[in-house]
Amino acid sequence: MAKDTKERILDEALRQFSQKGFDGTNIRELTASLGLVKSSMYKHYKSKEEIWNSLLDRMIAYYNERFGSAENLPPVPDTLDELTAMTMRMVDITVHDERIVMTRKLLSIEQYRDERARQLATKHFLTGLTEMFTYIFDGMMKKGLLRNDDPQMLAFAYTAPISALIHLCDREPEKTADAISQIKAFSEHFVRVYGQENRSE
Amino acid sequence: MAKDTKERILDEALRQFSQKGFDGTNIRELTASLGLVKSSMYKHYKSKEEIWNSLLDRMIAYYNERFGSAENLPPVPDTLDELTAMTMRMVDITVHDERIVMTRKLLSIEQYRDERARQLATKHFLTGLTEMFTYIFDGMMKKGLLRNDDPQMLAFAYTAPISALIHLCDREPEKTADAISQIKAFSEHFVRVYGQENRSE
DNA sequence: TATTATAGCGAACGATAGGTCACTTGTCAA
DNA sequence: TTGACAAGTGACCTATCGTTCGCTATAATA
Repeated sequence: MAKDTKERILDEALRQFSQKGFDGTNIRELTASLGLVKSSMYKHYKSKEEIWNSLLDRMIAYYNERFGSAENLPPVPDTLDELTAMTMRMVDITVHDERIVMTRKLLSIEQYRDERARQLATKHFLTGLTEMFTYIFDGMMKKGLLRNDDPQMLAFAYTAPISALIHLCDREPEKTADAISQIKAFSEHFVRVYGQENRSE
Repeated sequence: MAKDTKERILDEALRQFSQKGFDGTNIRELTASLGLVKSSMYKHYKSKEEIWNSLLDRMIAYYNERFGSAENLPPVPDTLDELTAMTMRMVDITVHDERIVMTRKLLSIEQYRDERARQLATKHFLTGLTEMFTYIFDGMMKKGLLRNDDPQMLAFAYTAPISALIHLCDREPEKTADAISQIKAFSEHFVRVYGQENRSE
């Protein structure tokens, strides 16, 4: 029961920090959302700062678990259509999973105030996706699905526009459907430009 | 002299808001940076909130003045090299102009707290650059410098990765030189993929 | 059963925030 | 010369913040 409350505080902190920022969030409101009074929080964390640090610990651990090892890399697509399909599945998850959305918002808000948030922001917004698709595109080139080129450059050219539209969904959720179809259109455009017939045996 | 102080307050507000956010900035520190005491601020603005609104007014006015009209669109390049050169000039300005950097940081930080900041963020980070390069690429296609394609799609594919690297410079300034050379490499890659011989008379 | 640790509560504390006000100073127009 | 006004000052107000503390109820342990 204790562990439960401690986790629930982190969940609610993520929710409120991602909307109002660390400074804009106060303990009274945070605990009230959990049906507690503010002093009860101090049974679980010794300060507001410790909530922040624990939240960042959890975010970093989650990121490393999910994207850190080469084991849970997605399979290299066997067709160009499958590249788009896989991309759309990933986009759908990342845009609709509330916790992931809140995490991105939080990193946007706090990246200039906290060093660890800054580093995690770069991974989330730039290097993480690029690395993943560098691997994927390298594999697709070897399969003869993509024209031979620098896989890292292609990965960057592919993921950055998609990432920009994901950010748009975070910022203006009412444009989500539109942004998703733009991502699909972009992926298909990308495939037309860089894709080629499968020449592998 | 009065107008001067009023402007200086806005300048300092931009500086501090962009580092610590609206909530993390307090009037005492803000005015102390200008050699004033906090009560003096209220001779120029009736509240902290009014500073914020005035700052946003100024940012929006500046944006519209600079990017709002079709008149100050850049000239359409006559060669593919000139596209890259023009891009690098624009990047150089936007990455090194302190006020522009602070404006982007501020919009990143406050986009989820203020409706006008949210709208301006979308313009700064996405639609503004895309629209400008849609015009440029349309012109370059007509000149036969780029393969015929959807100019808006190409503009998006071109500007989103550049924008992502500009963000990286904001977030991790020590990587600026590296990011700029990445932008150059990307622009040259883009030109290789989409450019073609000039077939116009 | 007696003991002890845990989780929550409510009152209170000190610090600091934004904001007000009476006052002084300097400038400029009448 | 005088009056009015703009700009700046320092003391003070009130609200709210994060935090502490003593208390109670509960549930597990010995």
